[in-house]
Amino acid sequence: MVTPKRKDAQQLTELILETARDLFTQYGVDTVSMHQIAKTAGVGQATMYRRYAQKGDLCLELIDDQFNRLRIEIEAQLEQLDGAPILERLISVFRRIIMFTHHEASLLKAIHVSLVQSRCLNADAQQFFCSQPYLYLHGTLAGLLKEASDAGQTVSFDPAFTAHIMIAALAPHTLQHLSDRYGYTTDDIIDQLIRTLIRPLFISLD
Amino acid sequence: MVTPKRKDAQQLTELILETARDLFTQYGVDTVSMHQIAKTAGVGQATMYRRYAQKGDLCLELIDDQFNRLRIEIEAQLEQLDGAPILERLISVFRRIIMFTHHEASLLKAIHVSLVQSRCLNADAQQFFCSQPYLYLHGTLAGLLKEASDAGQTVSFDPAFTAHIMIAALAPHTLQHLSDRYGYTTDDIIDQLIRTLIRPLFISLD
DNA sequence: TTGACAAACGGACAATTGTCCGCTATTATT
DNA sequence: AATAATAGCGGACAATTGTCCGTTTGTCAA
Repeated sequence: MVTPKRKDAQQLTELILETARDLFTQYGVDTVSMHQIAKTAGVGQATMYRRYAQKGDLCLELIDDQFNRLRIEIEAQLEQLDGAPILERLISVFRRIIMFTHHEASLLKAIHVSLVQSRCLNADAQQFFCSQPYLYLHGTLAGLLKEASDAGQTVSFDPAFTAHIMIAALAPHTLQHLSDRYGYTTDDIIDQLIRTLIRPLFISLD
Repeated sequence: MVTPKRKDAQQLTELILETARDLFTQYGVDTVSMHQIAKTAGVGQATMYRRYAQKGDLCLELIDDQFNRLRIEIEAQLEQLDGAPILERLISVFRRIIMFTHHEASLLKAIHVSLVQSRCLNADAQQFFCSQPYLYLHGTLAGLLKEASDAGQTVSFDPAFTAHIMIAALAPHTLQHLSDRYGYTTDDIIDQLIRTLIRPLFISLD
């Protein structure tokens, strides 16, 4: 059978992504419209929507590189801390995640709003919770929490449930509000979050 | 000076609210459009937008009664528990808030998405965090947390900060995901949240 | 080459959100 | 009562999101 592919398909994808990146940088993620991206890139609406059904999908693609870097860092750190106390490893990973969330706040906000709305017809599954980044972060956190729980060093809790809650607590809107409105620095936020969400789970060994 | 008021202004407001309530009940909050509400109510677009600039504002108004009831319940409960240990009061309030959030999930989701987007020009202030319900919940939680902290019964943390984080952790999307996808009941969710977010803050007095 | 066929482009179109402006209704003033 | 003045109604209009369909592009077979 025939399996035709446009030879410029991949180039169009990159053109769209590059245009979006530029426009986002210049005007801010919120104010740039899908139409504007297509028009600027010189492609049809459908050509873009066929690749990215929503702005959130496009943002996910744009953040993909950063996210892979985060993944690699987390894995390197876990390898380096192999054998260290679970509390220390958990804090290390948590810190990285918060830094990433706070740093990529504008893209993450757009992703969150877009994918949580689920205006698509398959409203049965919340796309946000099925996205690869969410699943990876949840899996990693839940794994560490389970290890701590199994080791008997913590109070009794459900690791998977708690991982969901922790990610919810890191909502980019909230973190941004805390820094914009109250002036908390990233380090303040990291410190307080660890102090509030992580350490108290561990039974003090005094 | 002249201060003319249409005598039917209040009636129109109630007509809009009633129409919205009916349509939301019948078709679901997500699928009903502002245009549809105006058309069904038989009023112009601007007549509705002048009252409620976004769907989130309309939802806020619709939930207002329920929210006032929550407030009264919380205050009654705090009065009744006057003198009880702070941990007990905190858990009691927290439980009420979670029940409310889970029960009103569909309206709260719409409010959250709408007010967090802040497509309005005054994007300087996140409307969601300035809404009366948010401020009340935050104030109440922060007050109780501060009391616990001052009494020296807890680990060291910032009450206001922690109250923000706790509310973020109760994001309706997340709670709904937990019940839809994993089958947690409201009671499961309440139990786990208290176990994860509240109790660990308190130093065990053994 | 040439013809057939499908993947995929692009612009037109529909739906929703949000704004603007001419007109109506109401009330204070005379 | 008649008039003036303005709050506020309502529909038309603009912008954005998302879809559909006629047309183009490239591959395979003869």
